[in-house]
Amino acid sequence: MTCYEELKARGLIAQVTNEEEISKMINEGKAVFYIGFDPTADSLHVGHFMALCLMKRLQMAGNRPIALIGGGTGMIGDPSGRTDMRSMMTVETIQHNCDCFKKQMERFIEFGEGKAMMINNADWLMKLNYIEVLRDVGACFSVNNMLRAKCYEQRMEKGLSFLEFNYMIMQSYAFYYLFQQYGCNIQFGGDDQWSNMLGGTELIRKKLGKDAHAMTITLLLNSEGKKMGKTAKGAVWLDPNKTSPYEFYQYWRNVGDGDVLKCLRMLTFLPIEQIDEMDSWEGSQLNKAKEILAYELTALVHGKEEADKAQEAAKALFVGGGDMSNVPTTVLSGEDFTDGVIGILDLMTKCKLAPSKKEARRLVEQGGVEVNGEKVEAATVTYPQDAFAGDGLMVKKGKKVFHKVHV
RNA sequence: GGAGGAGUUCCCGAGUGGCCAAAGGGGGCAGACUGUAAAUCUGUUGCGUUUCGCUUCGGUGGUUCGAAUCCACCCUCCUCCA
Repeated sequence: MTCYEELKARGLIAQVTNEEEISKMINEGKAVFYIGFDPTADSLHVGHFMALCLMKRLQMAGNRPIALIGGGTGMIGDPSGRTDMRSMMTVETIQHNCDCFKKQMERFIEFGEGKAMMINNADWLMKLNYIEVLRDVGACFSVNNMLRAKCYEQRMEKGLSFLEFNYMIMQSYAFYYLFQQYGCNIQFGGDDQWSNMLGGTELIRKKLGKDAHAMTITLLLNSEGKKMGKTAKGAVWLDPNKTSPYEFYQYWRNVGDGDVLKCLRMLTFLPIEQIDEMDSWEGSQLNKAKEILAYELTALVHGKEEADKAQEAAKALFVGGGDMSNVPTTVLSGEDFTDGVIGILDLMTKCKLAPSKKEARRLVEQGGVEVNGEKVEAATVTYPQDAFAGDGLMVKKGKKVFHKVHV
């Protein structure tokens, strides 16, 4: 199976400008491609991870990746598919985020001489002269066409600032620049980037009379059509300090039945034949597939060791027995006790199992809290300090949230 | 610049002097059922030392015994005109 066929079989490809040429270039290892990452947060998330995987796959097939960090475009903020304007970030924040991105990317992709390149578009975008850009590049864009782009659709109702309107031009310019400087001939990106990416290929055609290509990656949506990698609390981050390996593992362990196979195909490096075999699995057998998914992804993102730990912890908690040492834990100090005891409500807020005592009380009253396997019957229950000695106590909120506490 | 309209709790959205910690929906959380899934049903969803108290309806002042609701000024957003 060729590289392009595999991408297709995994369902990674959403749109392409010219399938024939792109597949030829990729399969022959002749592509110099870039993917842009705007530093909107201090960690990459699952969406970025897909892009990194794609880079890796293509790199393995002999193509040259460029990871473009959007230090310059991040100053503007991409309005594509958004209903509100992004809050403007300070220069310091952007720089900090860029640094964080860089560190995380280095774990996935090999950079260096003859390997992948990492470039920050701030290097040239920040130096641009307004009038020059307007005359040089601005003349190539039709406002009429831009306004028709569907990435602005939602914003045409609520309002689109001139600042954000320029995002497409900056991104297009970046492609134009990379094409000239590095011979970059393909741009990859999320499916929401399609309009911006076409802007780049158009610009290259108009300015240089040459062809460049664009290909978008399918957005990872669940069976309800919502973006995956998001929880009520926010994104699932790749940074272990923002989303612990255990939480990360649990997120994938809990995906819906209808989404497991898709996730395996799109996110893991398991051979596609092996995944196809799992396609026939049904019902509770899918739990096995979810375990594989969770393990594989955790191993890719956090390393094998962390994946083992997360799996071990999950088994210990849900199946029973096993090693409890990797379960999320809070350590209490003497100050947390009054008169040598701590109440269940305080205990739960300390462990962040509940944001307020009120909420903790509700949970107890609704029968949603267990300590060491026994249901907590009243909100007034207290625990003496010495109960937390040694292995400590295991607090369970609801069915799936476990937390170990000791002194 | 001119004329109108809007800002309510996590989100959408009702409420136009006391009956308002504020309808309804979404989302979240918990319970039941299950497979650590989905669907469904039930409860819950500002905070606290909980028959009570405190803080909250864009901001700041004011009127009133009493304000999300009335008045003044300010801020933000939208629509139409220029």
